[in-house]
Amino acid sequence: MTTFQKIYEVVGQIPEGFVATYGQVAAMAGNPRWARVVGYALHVLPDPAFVPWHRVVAKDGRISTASDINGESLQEALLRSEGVTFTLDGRVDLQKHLWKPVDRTGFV
DNA sequence: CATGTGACACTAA
DNA sequence: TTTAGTGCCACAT
Repeated sequence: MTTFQKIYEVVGQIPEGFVATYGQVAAMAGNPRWARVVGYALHVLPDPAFVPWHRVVAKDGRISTASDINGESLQEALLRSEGVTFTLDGRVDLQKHLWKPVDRTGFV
């Protein structure tokens, strides 16, 4: 089991309509310091279709410009397509769409 | 083996 | 609040 494999595994567990931060994915993959590795993992994705890479955003909900294609953010389009809303700052509304691995139904 | 780079995160100013 | 610096892990050279 390689680090990348764990990362892909975690990212693949992100439910539709939700997003997770690099740090969060890294922490769930095993180490909270793999944030950069997560980004690299998605950067060198062998098969973009088998992991919802677009559901992974920065801690502030911002999307890295490096993921842009011909000037437009494919992530934004995909996330919007899944029902994710964006703020005026161009960030994902983490308040509503931040993935919470904990299934505390009825808490808070 | 050492150095540089990178879809990040945290801390200090 | 924004910018700059540092740490971290994996990969390329």
